[in-house]
Amino acid sequence: MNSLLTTKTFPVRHYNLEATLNSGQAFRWSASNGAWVGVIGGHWVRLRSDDFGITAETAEPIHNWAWLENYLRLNFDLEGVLLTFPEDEPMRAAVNTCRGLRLLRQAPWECLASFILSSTKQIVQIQQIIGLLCERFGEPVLTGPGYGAAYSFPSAIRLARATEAELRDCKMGFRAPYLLKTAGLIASGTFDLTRLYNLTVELAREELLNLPGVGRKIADCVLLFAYGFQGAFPVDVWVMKALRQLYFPRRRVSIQRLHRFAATHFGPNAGYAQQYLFHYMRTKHPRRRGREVRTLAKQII
DNA sequence: GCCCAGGTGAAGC
DNA sequence: GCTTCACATGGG
Repeated sequence: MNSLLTTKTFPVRHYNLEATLNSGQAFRWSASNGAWVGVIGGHWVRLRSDDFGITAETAEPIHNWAWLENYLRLNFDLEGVLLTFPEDEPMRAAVNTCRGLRLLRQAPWECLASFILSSTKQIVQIQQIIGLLCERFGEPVLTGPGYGAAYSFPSAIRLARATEAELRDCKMGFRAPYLLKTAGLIASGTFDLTRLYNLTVELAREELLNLPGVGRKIADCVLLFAYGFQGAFPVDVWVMKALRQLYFPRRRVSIQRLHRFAATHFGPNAGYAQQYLFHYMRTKHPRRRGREVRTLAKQII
């Protein structure tokens, strides 16, 4: 479904749109001719960034842009957050490598479901799974001229009605029962996601940990990317690597100790610091290709 | 062929 | 309490 475009420019500085939309916090953005195309709630939107700010195009008239301003956190004081980071070399390097990286404010259900699907998957694969899920269970939304069909993220109610086999067909493998059960708890009203906004980060985390398929890491992602608890510090394999290599090089440090270090070292905006470290590791120290490494090892032998 | 990926839950000590 | 393992699927 296509329609005419509505355009609006938001004057905002120090906003690295590419890094923000492409840094593993949201999975529904794709690059298109120098712009980023995605769906927020029920809105298809195309975003472009230049010296004047961020320009948004939608496929329908918009009178209230709060949904977009809130999602992108356009009025957020990034400089104030950077000032709270620890003054050490790894943090400096991470921030300098990726100026303007932000955290989004996503809808809790989409964020929760997405990260349930994220476990031991690469980001491109998570994007693929979620793409299939939206195509098959989401609602079609109006798109801009020349763009193909696009879909909203499926509701918990819709996914709760799906079968495990249908979900597995979206290539999510063993994550299917987790998503199905969690969707059921939310669809039935047994678990209320909106209630978490009013809790402390510790209590909100405790609640999320009750959901099937949600452990500490995924809970922290949802607390950080959806609810805006900026002290939440998700530790995945990349952040673990960052902590080991950047803060404890050539030392044997237990996972427990790394967690304790993370909990005390990075301050009130630890989650923001975490995102910079995550992005820094992924862009500056990408995974070596196994074949090259093995070939090299053989040559040395 | 092999290792790894924004992990979790259950079973074993 | 901790450690180990299975769980699907695809990229490199």
